[in-house]
Amino acid sequence: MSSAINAHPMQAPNVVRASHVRVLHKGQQTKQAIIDSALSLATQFGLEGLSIGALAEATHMSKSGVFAHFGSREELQISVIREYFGRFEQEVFYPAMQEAKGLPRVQALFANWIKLVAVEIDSGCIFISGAVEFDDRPGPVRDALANSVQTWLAALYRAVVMAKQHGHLHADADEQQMAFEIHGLILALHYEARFLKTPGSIERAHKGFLNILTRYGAFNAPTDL
Amino acid sequence: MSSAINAHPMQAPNVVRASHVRVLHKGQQTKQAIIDSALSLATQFGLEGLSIGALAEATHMSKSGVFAHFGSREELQISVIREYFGRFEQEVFYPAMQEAKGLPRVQALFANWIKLVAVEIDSGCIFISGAVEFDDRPGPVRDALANSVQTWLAALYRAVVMAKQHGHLHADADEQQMAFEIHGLILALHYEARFLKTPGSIERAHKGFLNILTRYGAFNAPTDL
DNA sequence: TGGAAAATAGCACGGTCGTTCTATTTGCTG
DNA sequence: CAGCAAATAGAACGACCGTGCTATTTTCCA
Repeated sequence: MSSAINAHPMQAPNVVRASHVRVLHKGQQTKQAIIDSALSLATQFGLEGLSIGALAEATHMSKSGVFAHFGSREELQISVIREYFGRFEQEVFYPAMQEAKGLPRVQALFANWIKLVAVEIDSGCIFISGAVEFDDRPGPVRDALANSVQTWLAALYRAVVMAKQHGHLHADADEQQMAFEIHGLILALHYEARFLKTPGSIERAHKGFLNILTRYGAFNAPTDL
Repeated sequence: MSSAINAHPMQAPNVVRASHVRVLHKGQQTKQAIIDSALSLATQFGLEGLSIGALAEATHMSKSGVFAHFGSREELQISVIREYFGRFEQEVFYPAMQEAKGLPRVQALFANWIKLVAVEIDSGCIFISGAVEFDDRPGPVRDALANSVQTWLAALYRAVVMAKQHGHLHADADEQQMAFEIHGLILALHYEARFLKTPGSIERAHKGFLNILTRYGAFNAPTDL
């Protein structure tokens, strides 16, 4: 029931993933298949663009057959968010946790993040598209989405705090500020590469990250601690 | 037919604005009223969330009465984009053009931009929400939106280039890179303030801008030229 | 292997959507 | 003021939406 890997949970509710493969009955299998398909639809057309009819067609099922697994469209959307969060954990968070605390881990988090967004230039990112779809629409879907994003940003923030604690950053570095600026780079990358199709955006995001590290003292001798 | 103020056109098609007020017949008046209402609906619910039925109700008209002014929903959406672009020009671009070329103008552009986005924390920004709605949806609406944004970003870029030419920035400053990072700050502000409701985001965006200016040498003695 | 339970299909409902067609009303001008 | 044109309304269309209800099929276990 808890987050997938107990060593370093990103600290948010997560769904049971396919462990002990044959324990799942038929229903759970097809439900997972539906969620997979729903996620790929949602990344392309947004969570609001995800319709049960289209999903039924994509999975070669009837509308009601799909619907029965979730009970409501909102629950379907929430399932998609949970699935995306889990994949985000697997591809971005956990691998970076293998790096040493401090600057290496911060760098790994950003590198993995940017790697994921680079792939999503073609497919879309639910954390970004969902934010503008639900920024004015209260409810459980918005809550699930905001919680997921907050959990991830908090994890990034913690890594920055540790980098400063290890003397890898200036002693007066503002960790919230640094996380904010990093977030901006990712958003600019997604915007300019995916929407405007500006070439060279990935390199600019990387360059911007180096600028931020420099600004916060990552490439000077550790000043204290 | 061309952009509102001939002194410094932002270089994109724009709509005739209310000049010679009484030249407009009744139809043009109500059309403008419809567009105004449509813009406020679109900022809140997105360009895709803008429906003719809701718009008719908001303007106390019949659906067909509204529809007749545009001929299609796409044309309505494009009209909204043009209207937003015009307001963006008025509130962000033109006032900053009164500042001296170079760093002062760049600072004014950013200050006005952030001032607008600060207001839009409550209402929403079409340039941002529209980007994720239409990043995968080709067509005239996407084209109009992308053109508007490109025009604005190009104007920002030109201001940065001039700042460097005037020796207000390091001689080796990468103007595209700087514009990219500034764009990121605005996007992070919109995301964190509007969606996550993180307090202090406006201050962080301002602080981030100062960091960028420092990084690109705005606060050193002009090195050359 | 039979029979309960779970999974899926089929169909219909009320609602909203963009759009079209045809009246009716309004505004402008000769 | 008449009359024409522009502006607006009204009703209907086909399509898609989420959801509920009732069969039918499939799966699993005693």
